[in-house]
Amino acid sequence: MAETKTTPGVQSVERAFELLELIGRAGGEAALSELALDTPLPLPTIHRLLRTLVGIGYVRQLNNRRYALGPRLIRLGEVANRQLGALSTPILQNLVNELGESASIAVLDGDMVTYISQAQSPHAMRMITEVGRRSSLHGTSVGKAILAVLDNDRVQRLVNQAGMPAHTPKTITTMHQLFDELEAVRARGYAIDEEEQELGVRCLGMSVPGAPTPMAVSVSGPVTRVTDEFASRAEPYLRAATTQLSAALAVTTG
Amino acid sequence: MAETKTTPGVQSVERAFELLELIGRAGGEAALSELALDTPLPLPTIHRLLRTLVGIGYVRQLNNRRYALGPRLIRLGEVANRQLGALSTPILQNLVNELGESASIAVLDGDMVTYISQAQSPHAMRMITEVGRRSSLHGTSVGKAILAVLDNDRVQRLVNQAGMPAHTPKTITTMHQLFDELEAVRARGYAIDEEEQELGVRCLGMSVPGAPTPMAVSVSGPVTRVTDEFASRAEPYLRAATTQLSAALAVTTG
DNA sequence: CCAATTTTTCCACAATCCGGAAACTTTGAC
DNA sequence: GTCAAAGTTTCCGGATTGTGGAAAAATTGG
Repeated sequence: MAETKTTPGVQSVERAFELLELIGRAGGEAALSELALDTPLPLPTIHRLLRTLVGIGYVRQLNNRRYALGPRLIRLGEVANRQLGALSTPILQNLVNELGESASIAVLDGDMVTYISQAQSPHAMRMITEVGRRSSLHGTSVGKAILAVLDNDRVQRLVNQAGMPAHTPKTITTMHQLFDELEAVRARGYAIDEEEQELGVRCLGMSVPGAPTPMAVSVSGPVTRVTDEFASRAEPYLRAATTQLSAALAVTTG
Repeated sequence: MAETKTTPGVQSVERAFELLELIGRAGGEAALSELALDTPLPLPTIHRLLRTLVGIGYVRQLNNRRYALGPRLIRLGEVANRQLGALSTPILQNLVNELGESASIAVLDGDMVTYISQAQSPHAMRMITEVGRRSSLHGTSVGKAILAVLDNDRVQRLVNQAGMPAHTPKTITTMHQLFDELEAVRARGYAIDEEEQELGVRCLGMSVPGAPTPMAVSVSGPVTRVTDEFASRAEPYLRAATTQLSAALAVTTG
């Protein structure tokens, strides 16, 4: 399997989390056999891992025998969120104060992006992204910003896996277009979503350098406000935000 | 350690989650050596497990070398929360509609309770409990309701571990008092927090039967409204709520 | 700059986890 | 109601995988 130089890693732990992810991706609930389709693991192995997770409360078993994410995960998520929120909220809020448009943070999660934090624009007409919401990589500014810092192999793999559904007539739908676009993103330093996700909405996204999990910050608003002039004005603030976030993630915060 | 008849369970997975819990309990961030104090595991083992978790993004390493919960946990927590929220919100809301006081759900989490869901009273003076907030077992109605369904050994162990700090002059502070109180809870079918957590606040708490993780529902309000008459009126609604929740947790919901 | 502490790497042993096969349970068809 | 098919769970021998003592590296403090 072309192992290159990854760290060892405890297999059963990695597999257990893979199963949690799969259940999460399936909407929070899945049958044993469904999980078996999405993973090369043999059924007894999946079953044993799930049984373990059920035993410690991170998965619960419904009486259809299906498996769902357990309540104990909520707490862990809360703590992680609070930690990250404490770091990210002031940074995002500052972006909103300076630029007047909604700002958010998303992480790479499987073959999509997941929004983990947001600060909203004071405008009545504003972009709202629920925390926890997932979007495609190829059709969002955060997604493209993240892809731009990954190597081409990985981009290819992720996008092949997820497909390239068009959300609007402007969505990028071919790999060739996408690679051109990523080249432009790298040259520019940030990604632009030109109504590719939703008509009338334009977003600027910039990667957080050196983040533990690939991660990006974006500002979004209606095309009427998020103009090229806006982008020029926004760039240094985005740069500052990603730099601060990078530092905050790496350094302890008490 | 007096292993009795627990299911096998994959050790490395159990240990990995134990570490996540410990980090969470330490406020979301801990050093390797700190973790070593709270667990009998040898340092290299802890280190290897953490390295694995870092590799897959569930833990991140700060550049003090300390370990913090990673951003990927947020997503899992969100999904679990959404699932549970979908089940619990209408049930809690119904309680609020019928009784007019704030209702919440808490789970046993280590030696404390964690609130995982809430619906607020329409009154201006109302009880607000943030989701994710933790409280003591001996000083809350949910805590006492949960303890009442556990066996005495476990109660003893949990409470010894957590201690019995007094939040108000009415808080139970001795093990003897507590066991008497739990007896009363069992007889009554639900627990009462008589201003033991906060003066002026009275709560009724009832356990969810057969929950995967020990769990309880409560309604809380000012003593002036949460009278004994209120309790009599509330009991059947609480009973209905815990029964519904029990069923909803066990049965799939699409 | 050197000593003490903490974190990380190494490696041989064997305990732990793995997964094929089979038993059991549920679902659906007749 | 009965039987077949699909899905789930248990078993268990074998070897891969994870374990943890010991030592090296890195960091902190004096």
